[in-house]
Amino acid sequence: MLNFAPKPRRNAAETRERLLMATVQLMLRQGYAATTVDDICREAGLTKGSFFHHFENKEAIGKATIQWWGAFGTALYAEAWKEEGRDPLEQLRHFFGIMIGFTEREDQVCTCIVGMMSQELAQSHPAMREECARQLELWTTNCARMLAAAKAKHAPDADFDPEAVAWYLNSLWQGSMLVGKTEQNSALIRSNLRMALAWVEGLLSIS
Amino acid sequence: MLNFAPKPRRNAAETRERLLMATVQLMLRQGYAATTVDDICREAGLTKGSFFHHFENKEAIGKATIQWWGAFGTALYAEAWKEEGRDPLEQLRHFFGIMIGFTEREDQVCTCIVGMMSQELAQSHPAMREECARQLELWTTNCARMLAAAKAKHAPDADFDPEAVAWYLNSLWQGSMLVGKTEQNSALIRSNLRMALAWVEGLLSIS
DNA sequence: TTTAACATACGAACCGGTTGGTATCTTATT
DNA sequence: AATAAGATACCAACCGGTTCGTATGTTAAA
Repeated sequence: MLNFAPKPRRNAAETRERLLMATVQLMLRQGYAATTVDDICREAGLTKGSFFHHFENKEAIGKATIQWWGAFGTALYAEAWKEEGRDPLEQLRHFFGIMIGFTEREDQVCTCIVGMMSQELAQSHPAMREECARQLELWTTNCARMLAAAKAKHAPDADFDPEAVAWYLNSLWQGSMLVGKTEQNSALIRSNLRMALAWVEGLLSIS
Repeated sequence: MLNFAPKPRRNAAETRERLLMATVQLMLRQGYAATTVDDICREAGLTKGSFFHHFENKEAIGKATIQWWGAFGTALYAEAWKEEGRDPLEQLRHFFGIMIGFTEREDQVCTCIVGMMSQELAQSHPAMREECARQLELWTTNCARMLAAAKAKHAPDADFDPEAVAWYLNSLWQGSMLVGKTEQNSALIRSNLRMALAWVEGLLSIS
C-alpha cells in the first residue's frame, strides 16, 4: 500500500545519515583530526544542536564512520563470493577485479578511511584503533576463506598459510592505496594488484 | 684537554635539533594535525618565541621532519649496498634484513613518518604530499637499482620490471607497517617481508 | 500536550602565530 | 686587548580566531 502521508520535514534517520555521509566525505580527504564538527555540520547543512543530538561526540561519529566504510566495502567485495558453487580461484580473480575497479572510478581518489584512521590514530586513540583492527580482520577473514578453498581444490599440498597470505594481501592493498595516493598514480596500484594476483596463482599451481 | 668552560646557554644548531627531534617523536605517535606547536615546545623544553625563530611555521617543521626521517632511513638502508662488489642478490637479502631488524626494536612501534604524513596530508596539503612523494621515490630508486643489478647478474631473461617491483615492495612495506601497527603485531610484518623476499628470489631464479 | 528533532547562542580551552623585550654571542674598531 | 655596535637566540605575554561541547530555546510530530 502506498504511503500518501507527506514526507515529514524532519526525519531523524535521514538526518543522521546526512551527518554520517558528510563525515565520510570529509575524513576521506583530510583525516580525523583535521575534520571539525563545524565542518561536518556545514557540509551536512545542519547545526551543532542537531549534530550533538545524533552523536554523543566527535569520537562517536568517527567510530560510526569506520563502521560505515567497513559495511560499504564488504558489500562491494561480497560480489566476489556470492555465487556459492563458483570456483574459489575464480572468486579470487573477481576479488582482485573489484579492487582494480575501485582504482578506476572517475574523479575519485583511491583511498581507504580505515587505512587513514589507522595511520593517524592507532597509537594515540585505542578505541579507534580497535575499530580499525576489526575492519581489517573482516577483510582478511573473507580473503583467507577464499584462499583456503582455492588451496583445497587446486593445490592441497601447496606450502602456504591462507591466513598469512591474506594478511600479506591486505597489507599490499593498503600500502598500494597509500603510495598510489602520494604518487598520484593509480596505475601503480593496478600494477601491484596484477603482480600479487600472479603470485597467488603461482602459489596455487603447485598441485 | 678538557673543556671546563661552561656549556653555552645558547646553541642555535642544538636548539633547532631539539625542536626537530621533539617533532619527530610526537608526529610519529599522533601525526601532523594532532601535534601542536605548544606540544613541541613543551617536549623540547623551549618556548614559542624560540620555535618561531627557528621555523617559519608549523608546515616548515613538518617538511623538515619528513626530510629528517628520509635521511635517517637512507642511512639505515645504505648498509645494504655500501659494499660495492657484493652480489646484488645478497644486497637485497641484507635490505630485507634491515627492514626485519626495524620491526624488532625494543619498545618501539614499527611505523614510518612518511607513510603517516602521506595518509593524512596527501589530498589536503600539496606541498607536504610532494615532500612525501620525494622520499618514497628515493626508497624505490635504491631498491630498483639493486633489483636491476640482480636481474642482470642472475636472470637477465626474467620477465619483470625492476622499478615496478620496487614500487610493489615499497607498497608492501608501507602497508605492512600500517597493518602491523593497527593489529599490534610486528610478527605479521616479518611474515610479509619473508614472503616478499621469497617471491623476489623466485623472480630471479628463472635464469 | 508531550516528546523528539532541530536551532541558537555561548563558553572555556586551545590553536597557530606575533609582539616587545632581554640576554648572549660575534665582529669591527681602536 | 678592550670595547662598542650590531646580529642572533631566546622568552613571556598576548592576539584573534577556532575548537569541542553545553545550555537553552523553538518547532514539528504523535
